[in-house]
Amino acid sequence: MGLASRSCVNAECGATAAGEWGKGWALRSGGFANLCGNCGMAYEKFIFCDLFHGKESGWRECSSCGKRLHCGCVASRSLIVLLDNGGVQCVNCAKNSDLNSVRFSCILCMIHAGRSIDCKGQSSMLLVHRDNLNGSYKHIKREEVMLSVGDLGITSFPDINQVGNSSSQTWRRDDRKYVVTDKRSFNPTNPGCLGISLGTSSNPAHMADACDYGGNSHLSLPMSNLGAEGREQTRSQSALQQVQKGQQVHPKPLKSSLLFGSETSKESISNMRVARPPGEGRGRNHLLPRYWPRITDQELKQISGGSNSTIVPLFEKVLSASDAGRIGRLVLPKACAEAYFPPISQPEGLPLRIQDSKGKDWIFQFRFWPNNNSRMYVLEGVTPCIQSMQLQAGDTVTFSRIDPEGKLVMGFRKAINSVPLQDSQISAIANGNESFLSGVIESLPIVSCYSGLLQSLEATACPQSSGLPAHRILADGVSICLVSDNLASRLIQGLPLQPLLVPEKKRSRNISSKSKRLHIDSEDALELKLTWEDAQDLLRAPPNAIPSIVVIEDHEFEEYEEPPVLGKKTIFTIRASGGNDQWVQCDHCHKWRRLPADAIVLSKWVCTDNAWDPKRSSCSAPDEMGEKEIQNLLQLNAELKKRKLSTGYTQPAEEPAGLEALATLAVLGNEATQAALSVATATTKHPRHRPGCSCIVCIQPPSGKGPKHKPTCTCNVCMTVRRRFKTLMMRKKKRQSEQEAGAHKKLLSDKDDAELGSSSKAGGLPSGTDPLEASESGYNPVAADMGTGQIDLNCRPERGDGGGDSGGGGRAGQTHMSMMTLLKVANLPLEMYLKQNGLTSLVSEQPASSSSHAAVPWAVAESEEGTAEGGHQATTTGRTAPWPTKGTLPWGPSPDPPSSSSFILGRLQTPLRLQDQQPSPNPIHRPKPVHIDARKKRIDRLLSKRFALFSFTIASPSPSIH
DNA sequence: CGTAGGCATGGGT
DNA sequence: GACCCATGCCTAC
Repeated sequence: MGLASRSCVNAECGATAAGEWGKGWALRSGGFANLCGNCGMAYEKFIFCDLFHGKESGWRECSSCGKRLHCGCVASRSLIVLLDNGGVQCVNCAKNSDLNSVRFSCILCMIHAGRSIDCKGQSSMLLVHRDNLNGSYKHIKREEVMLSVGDLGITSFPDINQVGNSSSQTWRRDDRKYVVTDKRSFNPTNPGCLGISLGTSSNPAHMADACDYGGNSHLSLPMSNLGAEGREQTRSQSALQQVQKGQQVHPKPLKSSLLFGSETSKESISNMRVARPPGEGRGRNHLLPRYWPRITDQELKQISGGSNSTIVPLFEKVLSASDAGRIGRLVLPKACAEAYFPPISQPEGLPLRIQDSKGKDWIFQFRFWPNNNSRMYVLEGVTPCIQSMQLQAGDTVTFSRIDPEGKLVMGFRKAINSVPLQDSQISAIANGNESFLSGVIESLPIVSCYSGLLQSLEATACPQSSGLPAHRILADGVSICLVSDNLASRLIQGLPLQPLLVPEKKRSRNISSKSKRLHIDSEDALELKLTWEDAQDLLRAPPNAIPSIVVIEDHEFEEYEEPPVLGKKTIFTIRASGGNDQWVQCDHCHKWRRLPADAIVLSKWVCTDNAWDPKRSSCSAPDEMGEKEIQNLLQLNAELKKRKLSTGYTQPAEEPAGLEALATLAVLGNEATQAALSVATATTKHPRHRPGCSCIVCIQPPSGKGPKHKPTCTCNVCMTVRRRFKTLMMRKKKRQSEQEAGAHKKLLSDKDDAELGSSSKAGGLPSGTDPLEASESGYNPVAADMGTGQIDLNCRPERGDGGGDSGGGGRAGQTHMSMMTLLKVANLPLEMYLKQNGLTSLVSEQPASSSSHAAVPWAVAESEEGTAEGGHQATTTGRTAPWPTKGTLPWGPSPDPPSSSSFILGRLQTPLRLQDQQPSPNPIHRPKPVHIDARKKRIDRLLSKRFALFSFTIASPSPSIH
């Protein structure tokens, strides 16, 4: 504690010292007086009441000379010297006085070492304090108590002259019983007990600790039970910040009657959640306020179980994900561990018996890990206890001590609103249930991690009421992935969606910033799959969003400035003619309306939003489908979904397509059966042709049987191809300019990539190189294919197919592909493509556990279409859902080939604002250099840990073509 | 391959 | 810049 410099009161000495313990002034053992470091003369009594400086109450006057003296705080030069005989000496007149003749204003100033103050004859003016340590009673003057509690901002202390009972420890007012006691005699079982702690311990060490507490005068009063909350609540924000910064604060004796005053006199204190300055302990002065126990008297009572033991709240901690996780390690705040738990010198630590609130004893291993020349303390083996208390991340555990036994007890406090969400609630989110969403929104904290999704949800659920720009979601670099993950994890884990009770910053610190790292392990992930998939079905690219493309580890990501929006569940069907439709239900009339397959449907959709069909842009318009058809559709759709889920996301490729076709049939009736069947059959054989998908490949008739397109054709396919081509060229130009700027950098980068992949990269093409870009460096898949009469519409840089013809032969000048060529290739059936490229199976060379099994050409094509359309569509099977397919993971930057568009909802290691990912280009020939095994392993681990969450099989057909 | 233990890392304060 | 601590990550089992 930094004390003001002062001089020894011994005139002969006159030494001036800095006033720090051990630096001129010593704490006299056995007492509370300071000793001059020079002459050893006892100086003042201690004193931390400088908070009362300058206030009337901070002065006392000598009964002899009448001079008003300072209360005796250290900063003061005017002191009363407490004499050994119990008297005091005025440093002004040097006259000795009887202790009681001095009007003390500060309770602390009158604490006399090891001595009880005789109160006889003055009982009406005194409150009784019983020192539990020695059983003595100390009568404390009312105004002194007032001053003490004045530290809490309390000035309206009840008039004990009217209601007090000096012969007792307690007194009453307004039918409430008050007890003046220190924390050692605090008895939580005493109803209405206020537990006023006056810091009147006769334990020098105790008081020394108190003196030393943080150097904060306001904290130096060890009024552990009457708390900081009162102070914090009545203190200005700036003062609070000062407190948090450990700066000295001179609290104003606020008029608050928070605890005692009339306004709240009817209100029991026992339920107040107060942050109690920590109890005594080694180094407790360093405890951060966040660890201060905010235990209520009620909880203390619960812990004490009705016994007469004294409960000393020690500290508390909000459980992190890892604390509450299955590892069973509860990280203890270092300062807390060192202050309140037994000292340990070996990392192995020692077993610690801790009682839970139910009275059950647990034995944890209290140990530490060396960490950066420091220690990290943990309690091991807490899982059973945590589970028994049904605690989750975000809940709080409190540690207290039962005195005098010194037994440790562990209480807990569930986070507010910590009611695990039911499946239905989670589904409600996934389904965009407005009322539920708004509930969620209300309960969501406005913190960075949630705000984005919050706004997104809000904007989607209640677009008309959303006043917040959704793009703020990314304002601080927190990605969609993060946001989604956070919400998802909390939903899944049943974590509380913190209400707006705590200041944002605090919540952010305690929950959100940490929850960024909330971990979902595999089991949770499984659970999440079922629900989050639903949610993913609903995500749509923001309308008119123009993504920028980033390539990471050969995977392309489209980075959107805007977050995805939640869409509405729709059902896709195929018309007999081969066209695709999308069916959406009006929120008002509940009629199903047919929309174009590529229409983006927001979560709230009504008939009047039907811009595509004016005839049915009103709820009064009749249904297009008959009731029976609708029911069939819904039933089959549900069945499809059910089967899909039950197959664990790895269902055979045929299933969804087949079922969907069935659904289509059901809708379209017998008339269309034949045609639809053919589609379904074809789809089964050709995974790239998927009903509902409007990608460049899937929108065509399968097997290349469709009509040939003229150069001037404006059909969907041709238009898409044109857009695609245009996009390619634009990107190429952009890239060229970028390349010229950073040729050197890229050289290094390519070198690195080449090192990673060169060993088996047939064409020696740097990973992720754009085909067009590659053409300039000697590789042009288009040209290569043209050489054999085909073009790879899904041309990917790393194709490096078995023919090895994609090697570095100069093919400059062939970078431009004609529209007709594109169309031609687009019409090529996949089998032909494979055959012509010497491939017989897409899976034959691909490990079953490959992290890129979905990276089949059709998927690429689909993604590219997504880009071209600038949006996404979701089917009820999620097969064209805009997010990564299983097993793709961004990893390290690399050049930038053409794009795809799909949102990533997984967690990224780095907060990249990447929401788009493309399947790895042609995984068949993807090199597997030995020296990147570790990297791959890491990727796989990440995949299993993270993307498992979202790794449902988007592209339902597994790449199996036989 | 999964899990647990122990240390390392890095964001936050 | 130092420290804390949540969690990553490696290794052994």
